[in-house]
Amino acid sequence: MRGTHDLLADAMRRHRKVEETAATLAARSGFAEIATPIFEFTEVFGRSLGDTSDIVSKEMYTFADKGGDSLTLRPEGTAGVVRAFISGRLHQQLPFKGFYRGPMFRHERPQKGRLRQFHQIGVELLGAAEPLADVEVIALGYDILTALGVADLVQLEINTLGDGESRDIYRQRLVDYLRGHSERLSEDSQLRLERNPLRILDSKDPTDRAVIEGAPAMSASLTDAAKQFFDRVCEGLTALGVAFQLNERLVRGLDYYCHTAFEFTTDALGSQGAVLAGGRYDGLVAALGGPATPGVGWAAGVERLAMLIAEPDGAKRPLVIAPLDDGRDVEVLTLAQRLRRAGFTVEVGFSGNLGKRMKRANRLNARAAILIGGTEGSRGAAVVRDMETGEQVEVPLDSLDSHLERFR
RNA sequence: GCGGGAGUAGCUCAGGUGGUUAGAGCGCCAGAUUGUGGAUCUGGAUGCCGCGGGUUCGAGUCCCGUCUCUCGCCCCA
Repeated sequence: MRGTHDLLADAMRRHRKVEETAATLAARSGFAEIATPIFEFTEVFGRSLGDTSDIVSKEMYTFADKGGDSLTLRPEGTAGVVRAFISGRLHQQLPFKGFYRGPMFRHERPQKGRLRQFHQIGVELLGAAEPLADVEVIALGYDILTALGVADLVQLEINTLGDGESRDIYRQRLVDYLRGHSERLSEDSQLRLERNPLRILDSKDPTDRAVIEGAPAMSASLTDAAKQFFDRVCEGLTALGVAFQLNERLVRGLDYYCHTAFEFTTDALGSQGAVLAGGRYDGLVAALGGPATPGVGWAAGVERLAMLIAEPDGAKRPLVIAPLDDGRDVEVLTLAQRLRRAGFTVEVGFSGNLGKRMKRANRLNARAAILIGGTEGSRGAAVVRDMETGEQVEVPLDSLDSHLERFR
């Protein structure tokens, strides 16, 4: 199916490396792993993401269930987590810190690093209004990228959208300015002017950019409180040694963001450059019907990260057991099972003569081969061959386990 | 959703302007080696040429449709 992908051995290993690294580091910062359903009532997304966002207006997989309810496969993780936070009445114990991973669904035109079913990892921190929370969340993202070995490939950009008041002021100023130049804006931006004027700021269209040059700056519209908040976020990041670059054009596509917006981007993935992005969303819990609770979080694309990381270690090198003569299938399997129960990784060939089995052992990247039966077998011993050196020794069956320790 | 490129063996690719049995390298299989892998040598099989339709005496090659991938836009993780 278009825009979907099977995760086969190698891709799955990369995928797991990303998820496991993130889950481990998130847990260290107190983010417990949670899982919410991959579908929700459609209104959960409609109310949280904003009706004018592209995700809601054209990218959702929405369907009616048999009772007539409108359901939607989740296009992102935050809305579901917040819904779970509300329905589980978790506001009793704040802050709430959750880590999630799993598939997301958006009906988009696929590209490399952009799929219709893709996977995200993410964290949400609810109930902390302090800038320190933003810092902790961003620093966790940075540490995960570092642990994955991709920190050198990405750059952190941050901006502030201000509080509600700042945002309203700025929005008005921006719209006033852009209206005066609307005939020079691209077709896309003409539409954005009505629906989401802030987005025009990061348009790639060259003529748009010329108009934007003269646009009023967001920073000039910030209230003192919003400005102070952002300063403290920046100070915190600096104190932690997390390098960032201010980008006044950085905005968010989803309505629920305020204050801090940030994005780790890379130029190694073509135009799908965002690998981990998020921000603060103080109004979201209330918008979904919960008690007013501030929040901050991020999400990262697992496939995008998986493409950036180095090849993870392969599977553990196995021991291979092969018979020296016929009729030893049961013996081979019993020994294999015994060694597996002792913690060894063991493979058995199912057919073929010794040459064929050795060949297969080689392909499996076996660490050693254990040959049973034959004349050694009649002496109560097995042949153990080191597949790296070719060195071969006869080992009594009752001391086999301890002899194999070196190949574990 | 808009615009460009591509689809030939398991993989990477070659197949001027249509012309019999579609090729290479790597990999795979078999043998040289019936108690031993990697290296070498010898031999072998690779295939609805993405799918469907059309033009033609004849289509991998030209045309249309469709699917998938890919690049850019849009959007975003």
